[in-house]
Amino acid sequence: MSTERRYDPKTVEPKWQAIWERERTWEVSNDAVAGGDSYYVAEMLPYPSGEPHMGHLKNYAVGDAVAHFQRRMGRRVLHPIGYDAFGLPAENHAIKSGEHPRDSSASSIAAFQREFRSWGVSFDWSRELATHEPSYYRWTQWIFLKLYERGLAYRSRAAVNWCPKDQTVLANEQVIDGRCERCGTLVVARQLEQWFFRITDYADRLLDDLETVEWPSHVVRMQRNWIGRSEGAEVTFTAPEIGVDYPVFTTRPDTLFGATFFVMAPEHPDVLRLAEGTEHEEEVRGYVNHALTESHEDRGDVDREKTGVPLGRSVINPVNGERIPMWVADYVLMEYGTGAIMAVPGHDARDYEFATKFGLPIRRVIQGPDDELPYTGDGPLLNSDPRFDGTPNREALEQIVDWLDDQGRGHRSINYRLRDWLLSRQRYWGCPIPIIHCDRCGLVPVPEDQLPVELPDVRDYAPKGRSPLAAAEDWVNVECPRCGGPALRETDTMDTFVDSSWYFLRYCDAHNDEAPWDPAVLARWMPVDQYIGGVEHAILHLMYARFFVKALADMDLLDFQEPFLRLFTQGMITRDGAKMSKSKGNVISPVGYVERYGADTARCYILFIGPPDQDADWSDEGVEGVHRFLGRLWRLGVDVAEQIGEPGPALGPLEAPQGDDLELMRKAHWAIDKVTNDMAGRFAFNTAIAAVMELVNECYRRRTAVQPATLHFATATAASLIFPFAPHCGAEVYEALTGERVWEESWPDADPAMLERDTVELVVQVNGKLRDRVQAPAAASREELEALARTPRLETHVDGKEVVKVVVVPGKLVNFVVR
RNA sequence: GCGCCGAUGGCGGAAUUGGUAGACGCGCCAGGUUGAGGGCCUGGUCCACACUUAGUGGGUGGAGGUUCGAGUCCUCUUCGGCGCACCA
Repeated sequence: MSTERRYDPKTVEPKWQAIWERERTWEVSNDAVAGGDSYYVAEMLPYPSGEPHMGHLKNYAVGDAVAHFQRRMGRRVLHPIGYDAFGLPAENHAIKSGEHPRDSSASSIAAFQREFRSWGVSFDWSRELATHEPSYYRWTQWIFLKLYERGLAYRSRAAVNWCPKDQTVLANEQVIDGRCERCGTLVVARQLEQWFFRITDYADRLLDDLETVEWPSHVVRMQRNWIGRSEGAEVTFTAPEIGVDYPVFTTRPDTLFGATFFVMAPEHPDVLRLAEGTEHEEEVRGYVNHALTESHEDRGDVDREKTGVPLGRSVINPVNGERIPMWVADYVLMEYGTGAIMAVPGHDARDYEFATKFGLPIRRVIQGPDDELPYTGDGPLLNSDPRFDGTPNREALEQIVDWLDDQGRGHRSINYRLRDWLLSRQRYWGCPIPIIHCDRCGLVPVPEDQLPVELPDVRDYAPKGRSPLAAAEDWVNVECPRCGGPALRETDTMDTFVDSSWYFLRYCDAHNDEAPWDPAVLARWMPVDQYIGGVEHAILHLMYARFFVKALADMDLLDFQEPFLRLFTQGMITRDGAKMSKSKGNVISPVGYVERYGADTARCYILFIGPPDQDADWSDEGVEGVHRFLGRLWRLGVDVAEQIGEPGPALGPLEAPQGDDLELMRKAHWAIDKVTNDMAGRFAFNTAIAAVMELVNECYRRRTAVQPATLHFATATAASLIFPFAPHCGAEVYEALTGERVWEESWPDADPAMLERDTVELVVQVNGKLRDRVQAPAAASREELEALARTPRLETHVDGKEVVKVVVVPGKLVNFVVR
């Protein structure tokens, strides 16, 4: 074959990319959409570091297929792109290399832009944004101030991860097994003034509204677990001689009569005071001090043995007046509930372990199926109070709480695992918090007209135990906007999750200088119809974005409650069965494959490799196979174009097709139907691409037997169907055959008449085993089918045995049950 | 420990509602084209037995069960992956 007959993506792909760029094909306006038929598809904002990896390729291959499909289904599609540029990796890179994070981010973003263009992704580039640009973070700060005004942003002392060597606060994700990710030093807890968002106020709504979104069930479950709503009661234990009441939270008030001791967290502010003057004072002090130096990871280890010391005091159990000893132990967490618990060793595994170790009494108060303790199941009460003994525990629970409530000793209560969002970072490369500290006025918000508070240029941004911004004295020292007196800027910056909690809103109205968005424009696009990203963001990013949307809706800045209607979480691309990593030396990047085979091959392959929500292993041989397929389609296109002469509408044969023509027409309509269903109903891109392969194979097999018009239609259909996955090749072949631009064509409709056959293959079974196949009229009645199924071969299998039952499944099979 | 997901040829995977297991691709085998190789085109390829044709038996991690019929539903179990992990 001559050279011009070789599929050459290096000429095909730039050609179409240039057209799309020149004509701004994928840009959409914010004008009112007729019929409201708009569609918003977004991939999760990429963090620009180095150059894009295989995960990005997969992300955009999926998103672009959806975007193209929806466009051709007649929707106006918003498909934007941006960069999550602030953040720790860029800053750490800067510390190591000496390159300013602004510069390294810029070169990374340039690399991403270059790659995305070479992939031919149909982004609306006019809405491109990056979270580190003042024109963007101006509004991040504006939203922060709105949250502050509403009391949803507040300052409070909190324990943070502190690396004593690097003299810096670390984000949770920088703490690996209790050690600093950079220097390996054990991280300690340190109490610092921090900024928080009051996300816990939204716990119930974040939980309840999960029912309104179409998300993968495991992501919904992870969010539920993260919020961790527990229903129970708060019960007050009294310590009359010290004159203090201690409420505890319990989900099992039915076991109150089994409480034999009381435990406080080492961080509980009263612990040292309680032990003071008792024989245990020294021991308690030692225990508490030791607990405070221990890493969170060590303390959280369930496998380690329980420790604790007595406080030398006691409290009174409100249900029976019993005096029970107080202890301090690190298995009780200060952050959850009230930082103190009632211990019921008979019915709680942790309390049981503790009681066994320290010889504390264990009392059974719920009847179980056997004598084993601890017993955490249900059953009637015993050893409690005559009023409750014998009552099933679930019922008794309600009665006990009612009784406590009447007595003023307790009430129903709900606790959440979810904590408020700690958003401040003592770091340089982030969005400045727009607050001024004035000795006279306290915390003063930066006035709106002074936004953005721009991140100053700082030469030394290495962390030193306070934010690097503190060193920029000209920047830090300001006049108080309220009193005009000397004041200081807040020097902490925001967690990058803040930046990425609202970018999907900004895309809608990316160039608005008056406001973060026009609510009318937002209403046109939001919520996002299809959001696509990695499952690693299943909790934090998605939870934070949902919180932002709810809070903004409460301020009437939005009129919807959930940002992402449908969520798709893609699986990882592995290499040799393992996650790609530099240390394993198995990293492959998209660049080389795009260079060698073209973007269409790389994109198609990554979708063809398997179901996109599952992990998939990259194989070079597999890439070759997909490349071969696109080459086959391309060559077929060239040949057919030559055969038909002038490009024109691919109408298929004028008269009712027969024989090979009919079969190929049927295959084409079958493929249309298959690809449409695979795209619309589920994200089964792998089987959709397989269907187009089948169509192309059928074209080759029948090419010499069919009329040119039939082959023209079938080939053009294949090009049209492959377009969402291989846009350049699809556009090229389609144009060669029809002279038209495939993206301007509406998605093809399968002709129902072509999907049905007048005869079907009828399967003949005996006792469920396949014995014969016969052709049968599709419209045949059950009786006719049964008669047709009585073939000579069937008779040899029945062979005089008694037919006790005949199961007829019209259009499918006849099963003879014999004995 | 608790929760979830998964296990199908030599390999990646298909089988959307219980109804012909193995689509499509890789790999392999054969034929054609070619000076040769590559490329391309066509056919074959779950396993075993049998083999001109035809066929017979087995088969979806394992063991049971429900059903006329199970990769699919139920119970138990093994292995792998993920999430949470002292949350009272």
